Amino acid sequence: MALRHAVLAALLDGEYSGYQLAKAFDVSLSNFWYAVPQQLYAELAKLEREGLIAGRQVIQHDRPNKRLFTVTDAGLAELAAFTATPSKPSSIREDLLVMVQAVDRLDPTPVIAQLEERAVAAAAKVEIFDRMLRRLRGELDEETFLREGDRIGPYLTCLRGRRFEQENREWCEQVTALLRARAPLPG
Amino acid sequence: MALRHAVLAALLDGEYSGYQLAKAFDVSLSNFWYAVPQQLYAELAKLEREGLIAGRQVIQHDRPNKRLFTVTDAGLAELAAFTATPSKPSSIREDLLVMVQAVDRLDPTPVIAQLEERAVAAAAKVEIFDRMLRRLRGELDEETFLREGDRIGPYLTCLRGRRFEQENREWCEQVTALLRARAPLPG
DNA sequence: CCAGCCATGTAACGGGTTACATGATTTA
DNA sequence: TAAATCATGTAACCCGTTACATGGCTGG
Repeated sequence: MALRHAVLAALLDGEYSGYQLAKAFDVSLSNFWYAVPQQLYAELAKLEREGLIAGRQVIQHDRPNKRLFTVTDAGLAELAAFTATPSKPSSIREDLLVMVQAVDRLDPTPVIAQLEERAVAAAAKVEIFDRMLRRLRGELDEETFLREGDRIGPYLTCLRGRRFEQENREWCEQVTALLRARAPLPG
Repeated sequence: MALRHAVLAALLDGEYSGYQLAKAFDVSLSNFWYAVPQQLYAELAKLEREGLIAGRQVIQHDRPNKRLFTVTDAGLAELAAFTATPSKPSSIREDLLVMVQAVDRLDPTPVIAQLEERAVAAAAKVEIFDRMLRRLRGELDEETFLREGDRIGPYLTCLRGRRFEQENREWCEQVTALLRARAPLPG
């Protein structure tokens, strides 16, 4: 099983509709999990059938009705059981790294282009994480928040995501500079 | 398509049998790709059918015969085409992060235990990467090797893997200390 | 003598991705 | 008036994981 626990963990922050969850999985959770809306709707239906979450209909007049979900006690128990089962390090599957692995037998030009794009994207993500971290800790400084805040889980995963993207950025920039220096482009 | 390019990139280092590849995918490539032997045998068969790799039988007397594979020109062309197609950042799926996301609504004890295990595993992996980096660059220092070495691809991906595991370790240790301080264990 | 390594697969299953489908409301 | 947002799904497909299967040689 896989996505189910990520969904349960996400729902701990409050009520969400499938659509809102999809947004969350596109930003805040995207550092360690990602899912397209279709997958989320399917998973929510499954979790509800199993009684791990409960949905309630919300009628709206200006836009389509929606269903909001919350984690049930059974859902919490499921999460507790999940933390008790040993987790394997996940296998990262990164196309860009495959390209770099092969780069010295190929024309580096397109790889360099992709590295530059990725560096920019990573920098943008770092800023997103920074904003989210500031929002999560409110007026408190980080140290105080981590010592006394009452919902530090999302903050901690955000910190990990931020580090990852920062490293990503630096690595992409380093490799770009290096490949440039080794194979100077014409013009 | 997915694994195919990782296999092609791995085969650039020389001839490999399915079994040897499986080893490689367990160590050197494991920072950005992972595959079990069964998957590799299937993928190698497919790549050979498509003419992207060529296999040759090697008869052995002390142990079972094996087939060694090399990338063909068509395979190189496939890799070149691959570098030209835009790559999306991969979705990381990390159970341990899901657990931390949920940790302040659950008993942190098992999560702390897992974080500690992971920190140790990450530290071990950093050392493996260090050894591999030393092996790859031979007697050269890093700067010289990166400027003049003729096969820097694997070195660069290794560097990324090392950074990742180092960050992983530091994060795990930080979170462990934090959760410990917030919820002191009895005894 | 048993565990582990070398060596290569088949088969079933589960989960994730892509494509397709619908339709109202708000913003540019 | 076109695009984006809100809102929810179905269906087909591909890929990856797990379980099962075989068999000889080497080292403790």
